[in-house]
Amino acid sequence: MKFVPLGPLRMKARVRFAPSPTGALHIGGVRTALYNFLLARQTGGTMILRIEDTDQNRYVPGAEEYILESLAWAGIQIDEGVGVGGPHAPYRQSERREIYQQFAKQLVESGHAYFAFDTEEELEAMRSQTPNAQYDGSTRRQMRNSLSLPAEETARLLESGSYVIRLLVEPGEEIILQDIIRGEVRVQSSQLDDKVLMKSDGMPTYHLANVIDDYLMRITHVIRGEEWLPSAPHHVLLYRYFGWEKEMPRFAHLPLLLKPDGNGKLSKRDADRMGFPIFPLNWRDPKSGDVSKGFRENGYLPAAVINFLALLGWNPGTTQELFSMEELIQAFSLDRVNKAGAKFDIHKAQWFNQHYLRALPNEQLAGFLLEETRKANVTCTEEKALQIVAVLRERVTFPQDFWHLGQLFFSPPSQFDPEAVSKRWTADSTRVLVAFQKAVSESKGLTAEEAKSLFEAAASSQGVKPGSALAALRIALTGGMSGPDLMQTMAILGGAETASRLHHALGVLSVKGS
RNA sequence: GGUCCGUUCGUCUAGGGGUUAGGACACAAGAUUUUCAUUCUUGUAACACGGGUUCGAUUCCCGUACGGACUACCA
Repeated sequence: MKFVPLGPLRMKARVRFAPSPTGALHIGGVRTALYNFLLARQTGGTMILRIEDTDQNRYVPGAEEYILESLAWAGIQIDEGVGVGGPHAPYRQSERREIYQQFAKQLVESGHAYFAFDTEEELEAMRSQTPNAQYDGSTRRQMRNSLSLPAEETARLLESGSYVIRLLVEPGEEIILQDIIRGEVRVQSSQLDDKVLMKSDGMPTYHLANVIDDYLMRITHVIRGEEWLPSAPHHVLLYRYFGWEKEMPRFAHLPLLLKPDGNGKLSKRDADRMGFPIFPLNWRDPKSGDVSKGFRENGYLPAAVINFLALLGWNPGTTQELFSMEELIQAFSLDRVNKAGAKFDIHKAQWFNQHYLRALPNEQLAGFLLEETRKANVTCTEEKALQIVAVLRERVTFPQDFWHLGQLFFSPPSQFDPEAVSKRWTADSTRVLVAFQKAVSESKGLTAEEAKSLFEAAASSQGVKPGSALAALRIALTGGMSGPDLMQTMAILGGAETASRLHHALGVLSVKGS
């Protein structure tokens, strides 16, 4: 049995997804958002979107809108937060700086934080002096801060210069963190550094802002990536020093998404290298102008991406693999989330996509095809599109496949597969085709059944078995040896076009040996 | 280097002191299909290693190895 302290089962969860607007949202972020959302919906709770934009240097214009649009596309609805509003507004951390300043001050006054004046060079010197050095109980006395400096000096520096506020971590404590996914994690406070809480620009760091906001916004569960696990003890300390330990949210640190081959965190580089997207939507980097492909633009359906992502790190404990959002909300539980990182296997995503795509009605699939024909400036009636998707629907993985696979319905073959021709373009077959061409050219409103009987009649008139001439027919019509049902293909093409293609092929192709 | 986290088929994973270690994707074969694809059936394939504990360990404990995250006035 896993060590999992289960909270009140039907407690309404207040969870937050708290991305930083530093660029496109990573697909791993979408999974984090999804797990948060699932818990919120399952418990009848609240899904909050908070934007953590406390680093002005890394702010990227358009990133926030991108996040909003990505979540909307994925079907992850926000109940409260940026773009929606709510009782704890503002939800953009840059708009909450006074709050953080006030709480930081409180921490200094209660003796749990202090001012530090060290320059970048001084910090670097300290770190390079001793191996594994960090700003903590063993070094802070040698540094320039309100603990080591005389009061007058501190006052003077406070007034004149820039300073940061650091958390005062007392050694000799053991911090015990109960993680829903990992169980108990113990860390000695002597291992922890005096993290910067307030930066010299007056903005808080993640650690401070995160704890204060989670408290003020009454967050019940902090569900975030594993990269936060090492600093979680600092967060626990902050709750303690603020006197909020009873209100501290439960933590769940999610396993990372790993690259498909080798090891390591999944990166955009890997995705590019292996030819799959890593962002939900197309993203245009405002600096370089480079455009990265998104799942949406690559033809992935939201339902497929959600289903795929949900199972990357979580499983229902049954053999069920296909889940709608509604089913996920029912089945999800944090204590069935895995500890180990999951490699990102795009094949599985494709399989899900194929599944969800084929579950759509022809009308919708025809829409995908018509979108492509419009782009290509090719005319296609809705009726024809409907016919085409009907014969192609079992052969597609992505919506755009209808256009690629459906080429033969819009233009005659530009070339003929030489291998196929040399094998199957025989004297017998061509005799059948000649006869068939004649018959089919006169047919109006050709149906598959009619095409079949016409073809069989042509074959028997030449004393040839229909099956043996079929390959030649396919070559003449499509240029190759594979494709959807021929009779249906001819019905879509129509008698005239079928006859014309036969005429052309019979003209250019010669029978081997003759 | 230090701290923390992890390790079941190629991949996602179920399981858990005694199991033929289960499922899915991928892959392969067969059947169906006039072709290809679909569909169906079948198959290949895994408990990182070493010590304990135990009648018995893949499962519990400890090490080792390997991998990862973190180690900023970034989140």
